[in-house]
Amino acid sequence: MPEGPELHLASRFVSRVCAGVVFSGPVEKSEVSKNSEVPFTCDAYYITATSRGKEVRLTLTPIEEEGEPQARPAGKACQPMDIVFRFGMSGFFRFTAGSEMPKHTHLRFYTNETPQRALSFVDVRRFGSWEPNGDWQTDRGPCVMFEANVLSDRAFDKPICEAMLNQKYFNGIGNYLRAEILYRYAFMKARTVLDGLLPKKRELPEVKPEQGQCQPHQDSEMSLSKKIKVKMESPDILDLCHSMPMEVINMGGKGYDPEKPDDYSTFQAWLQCYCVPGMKSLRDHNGRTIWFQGDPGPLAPKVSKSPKAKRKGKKKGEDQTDKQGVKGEPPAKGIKKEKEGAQNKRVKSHSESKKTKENKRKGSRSSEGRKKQSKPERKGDAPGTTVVKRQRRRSMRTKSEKDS
DNA sequence: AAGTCATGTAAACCTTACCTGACTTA
Repeated sequence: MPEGPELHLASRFVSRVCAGVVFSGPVEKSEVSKNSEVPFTCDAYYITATSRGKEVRLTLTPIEEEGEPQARPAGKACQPMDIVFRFGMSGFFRFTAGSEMPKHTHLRFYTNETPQRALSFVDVRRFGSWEPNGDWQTDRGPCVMFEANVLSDRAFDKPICEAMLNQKYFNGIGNYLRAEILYRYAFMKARTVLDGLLPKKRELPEVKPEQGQCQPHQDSEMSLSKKIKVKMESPDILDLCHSMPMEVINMGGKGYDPEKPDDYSTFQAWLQCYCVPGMKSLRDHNGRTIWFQGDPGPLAPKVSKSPKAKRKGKKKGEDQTDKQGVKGEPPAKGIKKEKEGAQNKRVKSHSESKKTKENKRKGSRSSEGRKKQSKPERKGDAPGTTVVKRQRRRSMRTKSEKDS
């Protein structure tokens, strides 16, 4: 689950397990990885790590012998090296016995002990990457957790929910943090509205509706313009972009612990919106699922006309546009809502691409297709829960159960 | 067996592709 907090926890993990441990020899890369080889070899070196947003930097530091730099066989001194990692969707570090090779390991650092141990970069989906002699990516903004963030107006050229995944402005925010931040932001704004009406604001009860209850965002009246540009809103969002990931970090490693990947229960309990039954979801224009409660209001994304998943072997004429609607509602209503924007002007479509128009002509995105893919709610689920949500949660649960 | 989804992002698009694995559906 690599978002900012997980990257930071990974850097802490590496620094902790590698403290005082002497590594030796070349860095080993899997054959299948398309990332570059790490041209570093040294008889004795230390590994430390730091993080910034969604990047982790390993520093390989040759150990000096009696104050002298180590000489390599060619006579050239070993030089320190930084390697900057991005974790993609599934990257993490493991520290294991050298004889134990975690599946999907793509980069390994061996200790000079007997028996050997190894630090491994594991990445099932291989979307992660590393850069030898690399530095923090220049087009990424300051770390939302540990650096001051000053947003330019351009960050608000798009709906905030889309801007939040832009690492140029919010380095470290990913999809689950987006959901949790926007969810809490909505209540923060609700609180603000009530504070203005009531004299004893400190005695206000926590504004929190019952699970599954759909509440419109209270700031929808304040900002119905097409884009959120209200500067005074940004401090709220900025605060949450810092405090939410810090909460995950401060879970004591229970949110995401490379040593205990089987215990997600604390983290799952922390989630109030992401993949939570009763919450609704939409696709943003990048095909990412955005989770929210009730009417998405001014926080809504532009809705993708062409969801990310145009999978291989997809049958012609098969529709995928159901995912664009508000899940958990009858599909016709969702689509109508999306097309007409009756209740929600921000849930709007992109202008159709040529390909989309072509597909429509071919009948590949007919409304019939949408109807066929709609799923009824199941008994026992909170209102608005869809099959997709059930699947996802089951998947998370099953994974933790299985791993344990 | 086929389809769908997933905590990300580069490249060239305004989406698509890159990947694997778990799960559901037919």
